[in-house]
Amino acid sequence: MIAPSDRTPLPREFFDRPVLEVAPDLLGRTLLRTTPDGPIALRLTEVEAYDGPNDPGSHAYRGRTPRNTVMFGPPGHVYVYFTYGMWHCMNLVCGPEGQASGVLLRAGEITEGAELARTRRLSARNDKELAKGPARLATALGVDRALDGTDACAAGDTPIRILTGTPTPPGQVRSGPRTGVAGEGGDGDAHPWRYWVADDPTVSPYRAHVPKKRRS
DNA sequence: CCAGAGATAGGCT
DNA sequence: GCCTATCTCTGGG
Repeated sequence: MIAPSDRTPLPREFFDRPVLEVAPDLLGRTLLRTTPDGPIALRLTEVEAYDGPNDPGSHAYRGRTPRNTVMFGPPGHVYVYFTYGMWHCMNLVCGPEGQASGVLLRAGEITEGAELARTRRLSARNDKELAKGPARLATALGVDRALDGTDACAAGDTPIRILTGTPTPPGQVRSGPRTGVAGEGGDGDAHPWRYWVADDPTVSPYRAHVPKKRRS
């Protein structure tokens, strides 16, 4: 149980930094999701950085659209997108307004409200799978486009906030290439975009991007 | 246990 | 026509 005194959200200045600084600093922090059915707390174990218009993998690469408008807004807000016709994924906007950088929340450990999360993740075979993967994480937390633009730094009983918690010590942070992003075929890109907690069982397995085969 | 195939279907080029 | 993904089924080691 999280003490009421520990429920203060991270300040907006935390997110108003270069995305490659913010991303590893988010590991170990607690995301507190407040729903009408109860709270769910998640300890972040895997994240991925997207560097706005400079980054071909970013939704903001080709400029502002109705879908990605939140990315161009102030830091500390939640960007939620719908993908593959079924799933939602959740990002935190970073850097100054207009820069359109963000951190994709890829995996975490449910530390409170697991019973509620299980009702949303019926296919999970164990609790480590509840939020192992970005769309699983959003599903477990009950996050969809209705929460796009939510201010994670607001005071009061907000639906989403990131608590200071206990950040993962730098010695426990690992980094590597992003998963599943087209155009990063392995060793070419030296940038460490993906960060995770060493040896944590809730981190999603690495999947290199595989172009779809053409039907014969 | 792992890898691959097929399905899902909105947003954007 | 591809994409910041996942589920279920199938076949191999």
